[in-house]
Amino acid sequence: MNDTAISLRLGAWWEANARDLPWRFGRATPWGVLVSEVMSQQTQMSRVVPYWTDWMERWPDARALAEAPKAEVITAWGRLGYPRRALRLQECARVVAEDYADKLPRTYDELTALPGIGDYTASAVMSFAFGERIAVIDTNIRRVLSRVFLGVESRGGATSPAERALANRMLPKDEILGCDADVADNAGSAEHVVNSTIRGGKRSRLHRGERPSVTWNQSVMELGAVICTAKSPLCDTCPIADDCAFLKAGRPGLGERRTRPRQRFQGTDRQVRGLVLAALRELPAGATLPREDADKLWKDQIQLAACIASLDDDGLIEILDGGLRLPS
DNA sequence: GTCCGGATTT
DNA sequence: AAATCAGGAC
Repeated sequence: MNDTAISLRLGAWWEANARDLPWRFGRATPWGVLVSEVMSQQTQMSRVVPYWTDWMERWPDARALAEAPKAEVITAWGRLGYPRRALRLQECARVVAEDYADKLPRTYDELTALPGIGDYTASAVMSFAFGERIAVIDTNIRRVLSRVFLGVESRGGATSPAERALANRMLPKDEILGCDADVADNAGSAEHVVNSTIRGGKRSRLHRGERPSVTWNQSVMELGAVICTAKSPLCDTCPIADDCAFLKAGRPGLGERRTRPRQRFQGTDRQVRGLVLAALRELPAGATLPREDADKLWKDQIQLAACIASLDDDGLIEILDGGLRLPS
């Protein structure tokens, strides 16, 4: 089975089985796609959906987010985790609004230069929002490509040059499926989907009109998320099981730990920081948490003080004479 | 390589 | 209790 056949089979599976996430299928602006990707960093999609929906209704574009009070942004981030993502997203919004006239730049280099946007998110926006041909590499794609084409589990840590080369080698060429230039130029843009829906009537809302590289990225990532999972891959229902080197090899080392054991959460600074921030989010808007109340949040006053200082360093809180509050 | 949240699953 | 999750900054 050649590579083109695999991508076609995966694409068909994608079209029939893709989760109906609200930022997919051309329903979101490029900015909305970027927001969904930042929220999804190290966070399950099912948890992201309600946050994203409320967020985009409240701040539909970069300029709106840029002008929001920082305390509101932190509070709206709620319990998504890694609240520094919220601050970086707002910083990103400021840059987009001021330096790019509220229009997300369309090159990888400009995107990775934005706060909170690294290799994965920049590539994902280029592919999913702009329809450009670029290899997207996340934990799902690393796991799937390594299993299917190398027959082994991917190792943890930073993406290796070999993994990057594999992702680039397997990324379908856009001319293979006869994508015409007009479609290719507009693939992925919300405007294109709206227009083609009006013109096309019963036209599929899924991957038709997307470049093969975009469908490939989407379908490989989706396969890793729902079928080719880390611990218990559902090989019985996998659309490319017949082509999988990992399955042929007897799934050697299935679910083998890919990275060092995670730091336990209980008792860590992350837990303490989370407690402090949660207490501040509970307050009425603009209110201050009195020092004596803050001191009760954690027994170890040394650790608590260090965490309050680090939250201040991050710009997530403000330290006043009488207590703490979310930054204005 | 380490730190940074918190929900969910096993 | 431990692992996992559409990572990024340092």
